[in-house]
Amino acid sequence: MTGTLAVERPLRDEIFERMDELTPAERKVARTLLARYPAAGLESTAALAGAAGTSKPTVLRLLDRLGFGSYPEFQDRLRAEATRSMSPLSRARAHRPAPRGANPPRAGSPGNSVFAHAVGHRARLVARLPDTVPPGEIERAVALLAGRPKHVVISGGYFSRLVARMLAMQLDQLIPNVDYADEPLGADVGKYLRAGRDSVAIVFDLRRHELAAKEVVSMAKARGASVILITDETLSPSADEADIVLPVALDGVPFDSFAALLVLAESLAEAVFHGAGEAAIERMADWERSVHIYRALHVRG
Amino acid sequence: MTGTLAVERPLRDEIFERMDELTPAERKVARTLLARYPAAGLESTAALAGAAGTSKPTVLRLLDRLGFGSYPEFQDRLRAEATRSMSPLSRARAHRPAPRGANPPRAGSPGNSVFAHAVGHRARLVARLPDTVPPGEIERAVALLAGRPKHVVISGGYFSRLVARMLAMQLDQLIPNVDYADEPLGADVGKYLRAGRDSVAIVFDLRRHELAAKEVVSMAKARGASVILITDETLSPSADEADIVLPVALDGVPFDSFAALLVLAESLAEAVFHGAGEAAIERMADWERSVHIYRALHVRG
DNA sequence: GCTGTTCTGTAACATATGGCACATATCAAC
DNA sequence: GTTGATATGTGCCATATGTTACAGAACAGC
Repeated sequence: MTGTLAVERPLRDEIFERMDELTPAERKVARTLLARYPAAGLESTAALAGAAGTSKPTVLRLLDRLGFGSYPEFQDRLRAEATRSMSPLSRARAHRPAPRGANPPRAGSPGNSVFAHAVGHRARLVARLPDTVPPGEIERAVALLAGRPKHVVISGGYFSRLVARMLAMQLDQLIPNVDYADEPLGADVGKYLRAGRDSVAIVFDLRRHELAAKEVVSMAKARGASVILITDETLSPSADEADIVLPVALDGVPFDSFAALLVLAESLAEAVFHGAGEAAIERMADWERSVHIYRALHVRG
Repeated sequence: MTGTLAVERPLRDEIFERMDELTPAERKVARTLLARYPAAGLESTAALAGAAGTSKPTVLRLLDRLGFGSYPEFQDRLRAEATRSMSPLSRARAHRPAPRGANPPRAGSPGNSVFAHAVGHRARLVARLPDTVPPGEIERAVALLAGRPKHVVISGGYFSRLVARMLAMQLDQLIPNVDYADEPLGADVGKYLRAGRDSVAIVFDLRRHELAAKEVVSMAKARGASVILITDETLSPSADEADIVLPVALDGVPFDSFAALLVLAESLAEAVFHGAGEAAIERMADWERSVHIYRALHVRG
């Protein structure tokens, strides 16, 4: 008759899906909420607002939009979920053996079973990608890049620069004026100084968040550019300055993996290709011709 | 590289065990805490005391006995546990169903469905990896690299060089004398001339098989080095000269993907890490220290 | 009985909290 | 530009919060 019919859907999922109907500042709150769920929401409004880089009223407005009458009411919901997720039942489920038995650990091949494990783990990271990247954020990123920006500049951190470079190479085949800045604060600073109101900056900042990333993001924002930040699930400190944040899962034992990161970059490029239409196809054709020239010059038969 | 060593024991367990050293009123608090864990502890002291039928100071005394300096400190711990128990990882383990349609391709989101498609395709490429790479070949490759070769040299083609470089960076953290040759037939030819009977050459050669790759492989073989060739399923022309061939699936529409390639490289490195044992761990520690020095020099606070 | 100890709740206080009105900033359309 | 409309932050207030000091209750040993 009364109360709680069935099991409520996690609030996290609703926030995740409704990301795109939020205002920019509200989105920042939503992001920190998802990044540190549910802890961030169980702190005070001031703490949450501070972590998100906004103000208390913004937090309250977000909750209002989500249909909560007050902050305590919102916290009640979170507490209920937390309790449910720590119930003996869910606990038992969590300790289950192997969720996805992709590769039966073939007996008698020690080196290979480690390899199989590693591959399986990475396959899972990639499979989880659609759950870590809010759909609305991707759409906005694609729209931005396919909307004929005057200029795009891309850079990464110590390791991630390689993926950054790959994305740059792919986008360069699709749209004009794509720069890759290997040393955004050094030799390549000019590529950022070139940025203006119609520019898009894509910054990778993973794990041990490098101070440099924050500086780069600030620099781009200061010049009026839109910033797309690609980071891990714990959110880079630059997150509150960026316009669009694309979080991706990296975690692994003993090593982190760039698998999902690469897939994100590639798929983003593919979506931009579809979004840019005719222009992209034409540009690709040009590109193809240039490669032939390059090869003719360098790869002498 | 991953952090968080050892998972803390749930606070609930400690409370449960130490029940008998509590005073009667404290025990009442402990009971309601366990009955509604962790929600009860995430409310206010007054609420918790009320639910337990005691007073606020009793709550505080209990926490004091458990070693918490303040109520907020206690709540921090609780929030941390809740967050951990709802982490994407435990979450993925919890609901088993949904093979992989996690995000229904929301109507009216054109850019995103293309993206979702691209991600799905790449996830499949990665999943197929164990079927494209013969297990025996992997084992031999791992054995070769973990068997203390005198020297390892790695190179790739026009695009694949980025993955080659990644593999080089990873292996460099695990074993000594790893070279990355960006232009194996040009400026970096010396790195191949260095090769000898105890060397291992890893060569990437994908798709439009570049003539250069064949030359590089021949050069390495001529000097007595073992050659590991990483190529696509159609097999590079260099395949018959190489000692070990690791084929990987790339094909996609409209673009090829390096997802499986990257996963292969990363997983290979991980297997080598396990295979190399003590030595690899020690080297990683050295590496870590160097990185700190690098960062201290370059990332001025 | 009384005495010393341990346990527990009441009262009071400084502070942090959620909430709100209002001013400013931002942005799109003209 | 100028104008509307929307989005966002600041300052303020009533209140609830965590914390402490203190007084009474419960209970042991004698």
